[in-house]
Amino acid sequence: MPNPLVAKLSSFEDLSSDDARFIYEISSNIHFAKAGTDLIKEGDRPEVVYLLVDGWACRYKVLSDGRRQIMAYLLPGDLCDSHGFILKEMDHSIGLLSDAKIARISREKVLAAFSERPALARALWWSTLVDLATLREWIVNIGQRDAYHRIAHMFVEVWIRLRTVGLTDGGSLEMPLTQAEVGDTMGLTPVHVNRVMQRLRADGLVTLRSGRLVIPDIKRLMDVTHFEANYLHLDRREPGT
Amino acid sequence: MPNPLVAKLSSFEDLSSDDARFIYEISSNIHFAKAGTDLIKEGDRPEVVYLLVDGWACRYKVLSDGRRQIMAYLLPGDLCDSHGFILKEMDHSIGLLSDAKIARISREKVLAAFSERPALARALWWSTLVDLATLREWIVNIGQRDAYHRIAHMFVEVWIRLRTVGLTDGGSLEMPLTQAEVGDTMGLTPVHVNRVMQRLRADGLVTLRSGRLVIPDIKRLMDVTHFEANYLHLDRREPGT
DNA sequence: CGTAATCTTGAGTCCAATCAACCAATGTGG
DNA sequence: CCACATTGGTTGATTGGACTCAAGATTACG
Repeated sequence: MPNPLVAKLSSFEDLSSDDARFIYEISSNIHFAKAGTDLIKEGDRPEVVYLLVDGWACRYKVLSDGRRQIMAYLLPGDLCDSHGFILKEMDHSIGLLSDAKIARISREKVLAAFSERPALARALWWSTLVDLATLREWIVNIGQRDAYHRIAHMFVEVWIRLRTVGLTDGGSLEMPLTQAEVGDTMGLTPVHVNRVMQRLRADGLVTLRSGRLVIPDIKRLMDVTHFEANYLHLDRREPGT
Repeated sequence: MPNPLVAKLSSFEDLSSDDARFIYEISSNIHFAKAGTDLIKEGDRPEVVYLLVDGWACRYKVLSDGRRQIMAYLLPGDLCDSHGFILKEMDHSIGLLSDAKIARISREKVLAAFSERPALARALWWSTLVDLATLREWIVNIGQRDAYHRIAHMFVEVWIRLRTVGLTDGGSLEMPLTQAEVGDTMGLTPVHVNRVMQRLRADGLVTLRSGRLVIPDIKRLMDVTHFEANYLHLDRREPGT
């Protein structure tokens, strides 16, 4: 049974088989949770770290007038706040966008990984820095691109991220999002998302139907969005650094 | 001479006088740089870490069509990529918004801080996590709020951040930004920023003139923006954790 | 003091929001 | 097994916030 966290970290660092085994072991405490429930709520002080093994989750905030903004998608292999215990309380919530399989990891295990396994520590650092870079790119996306390119850009990012954990099938992937959820992510209304999706479909770029996204020509989609993958930092470092 | 990094980290962790002295020492290698120059460019692989001692900088990206998005402000006490050397190359640039005073810190010094000074390591972790939280809040800001509240919200954030490093004078602070730069930050055109600034001024909320922002009534401004400061994580943790 | 940068104003346009239905699929219970 | 409710997707008409273009007023500064 492949472990998505191992797959993800391996894209950056060659993990020893011992490190890989360590990850397998700490992610064996599996739970299941239903779509629509919250893994963590704003104001919580979580005592454990969650690893998303299967399914989709998101970080989000709800404003006083009820509007919601999703700030990040969590995909298989993603950790929820591997250092959350440094802060006093959560400043946002983490909700499940689909039924999900989750591993609970104790704080001690995470600290052990950081202090006793340099390769893992480096890889977890890398993961945090990629999260930072991804948030910055989302700001660019929402701040500068129109709805059409904004949504298309997000689709490319998700495709790349899922591919690194082996969850794409050519240009096809599971995406359990409603158009309303896409809207909450991109700062758009569901109605407008709908119209844009129709244009993307008509242009032969993507179709999203019953939880599956199909990208007939990923190269063309990347051209349309001027996608620069550098912010995902998937290229290995040079040796010796 | 107060050190803004010490001030910033002290807001989270009680630093020993020895830790404080260590920061003083590693930030003694001071340089001066002119407004408009880049500290780091996209594609660079920086070998040192920069500490902004005085002045303003920003993280930004330029799109293929020339539009620019600023994703973060760097204020006195902020470090540029204290772990940048984990990644292969910069995915964005850091430019100076004002003349600035900068300390260059070698990679070794930073690593030493992480490995030999637990309190400092924790404080630097905290700083990174606050950067993450701030990026998330900017996504909410740009994604959900209209221009008026968006700009006002950003002003409150800057006021709080500068206050923690002792650089506010009541409701007044130095803000060396043009309206065009505010626009690049908030995903707005300079023309629209101008009109919004006039409304903010007319409403008695803020005035920005010749590099100085004046907030007559910070409480009222926070009410208007529904400002929730939790994402800045300025409250001390409970003891014993 | 003159030039460039910044700020300001006005008119017209457009992208996306709003409001309000309607349709299609799904699923559930009687 | 079908009536009906719910959710998600679609459509149309209208409104509005922000952009564009273009020019003029101010301010900063060498």
